[in-house]
Amino acid sequence: MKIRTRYAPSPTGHLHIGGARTALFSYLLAKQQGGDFIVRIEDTDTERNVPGADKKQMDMLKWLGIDWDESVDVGGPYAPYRCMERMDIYNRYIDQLLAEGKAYLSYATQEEIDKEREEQLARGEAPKYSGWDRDLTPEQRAKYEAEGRVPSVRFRVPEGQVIEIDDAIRGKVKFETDGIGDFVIRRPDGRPIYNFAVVVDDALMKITHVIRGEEHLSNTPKQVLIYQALGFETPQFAHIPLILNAEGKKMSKRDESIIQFIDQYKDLGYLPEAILNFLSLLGWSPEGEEEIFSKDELVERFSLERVSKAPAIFDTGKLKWMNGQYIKKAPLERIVDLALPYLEKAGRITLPLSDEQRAWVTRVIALYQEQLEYVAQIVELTDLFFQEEYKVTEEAKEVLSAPHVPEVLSSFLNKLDALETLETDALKDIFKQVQKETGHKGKQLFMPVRAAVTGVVHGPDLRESLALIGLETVRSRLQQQIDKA
RNA sequence: GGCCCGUUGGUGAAGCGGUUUAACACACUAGCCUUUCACGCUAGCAUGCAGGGGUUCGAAUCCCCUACGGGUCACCA
Repeated sequence: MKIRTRYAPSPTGHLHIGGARTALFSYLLAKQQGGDFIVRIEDTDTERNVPGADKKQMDMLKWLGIDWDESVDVGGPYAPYRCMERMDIYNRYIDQLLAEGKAYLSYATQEEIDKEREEQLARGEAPKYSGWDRDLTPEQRAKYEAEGRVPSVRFRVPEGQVIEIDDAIRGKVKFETDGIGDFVIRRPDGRPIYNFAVVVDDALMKITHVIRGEEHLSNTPKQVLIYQALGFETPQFAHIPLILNAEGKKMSKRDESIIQFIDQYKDLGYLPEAILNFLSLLGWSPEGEEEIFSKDELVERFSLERVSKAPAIFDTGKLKWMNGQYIKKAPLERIVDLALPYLEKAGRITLPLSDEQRAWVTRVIALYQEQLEYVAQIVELTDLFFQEEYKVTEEAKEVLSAPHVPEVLSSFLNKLDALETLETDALKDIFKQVQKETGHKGKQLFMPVRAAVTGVVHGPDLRESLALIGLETVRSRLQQQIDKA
């Protein structure tokens, strides 16, 4: 049988790292087995829906390299793929449950439900819907209707049963139905509740593997009950561990210790391959010793068997490191394309660039490619190449205060007289000449020039830096430091 | 509170009863490379697998209890 997996986000916000990872695992499993991956939009909570959020989330999925075989945009044999467009389908099955007595009209008001719940809690009992209106007489119903109450539909949970779930990751997990109260499957206004809609959708869409976060494990017995009531075959469940922050706590939406949304990573200049790779390691571990994998390699290696039961901790430092690995390996031109917008936004450059300008910027960026963790860092890193006024740090001043410095600087400046432009190769000879002339070499030779021209004692390759700063500026800064001495 | 799930170093995480002297990676420390920074390379970094019992010739690996952490009990998904 062909494997079919799905990712079913609710369009209430941005694509979260947890959602992206669930989508990724589902995608990997399907692709590995030559199956289909479906994206379905779970939009029954209309109050929380954010217009356009589904499109944005799907765009981010695509950006990560996760594409789908069926969904709202490309259609498919089981369309529609948006819950709110499937109302007729849900109602058909709800009518069936109602007719069979497996569900009932519940007239309880929100106030009554809340009150019951509070009382149970106060008594130290487990909150559970009592089912007091399970078996109303036609007269009682008529009375409530006359009061203007509009009923919801509740699922009649059978008593004394044990539901056993055979989870691909957690093994056999048992739940007693006595711990589950009759739960709402359709709101008074007709919209279905998640637990009902997923079951109908997954069953009808022939989903074979339901992969989702562990927070859904406790929901599963309810869903299994619905599968059984409707005569559907249950899929293989796989509950993947939660993603926790560095303190081992669940991430709240407001948790600022971690960047939680995929588009934020995109905005900072993270590479999608790196994010995908990092996400794959959240709760899953490969068999060998490497951990840098392309999407194709992940498709090949992924397995549910190697998904951990323990929660995964989101290690920001490791993500940065991994992204840096991908930046180092990426073609320079790609990094340049990514970096340009940050430089423009910072007012460093104006787009579009002339060929000459682009060539220069490319060389500047090249200097930092190997140390970038994410592309937005390029602005701070390249600071010294865009400053008209330059500051000389204390460390640099100390270097410049050495007695041999004026001699080295003057000698170096003299060698520049004959030049029209400053080229990296030519500088090699110039340094040699200065060395010969002054007798200073190594650190004694390079540091004064670096400190004088850049104002700092650390930085990328000196010759290339000088060439990029340009003859004019180099001359004036050398002169400036010689005059001070 | 009931029901479920989890617990290996500074961090992520391998490990599925016997060459485990507990992989590998991140971080950190030291050294090498280098004018410097970064990159890269080399080395170091858990006498112990939450604690306590048990099973076994043998346990991080199986069982039980305790502690701690988490999930869930919605007309949210």
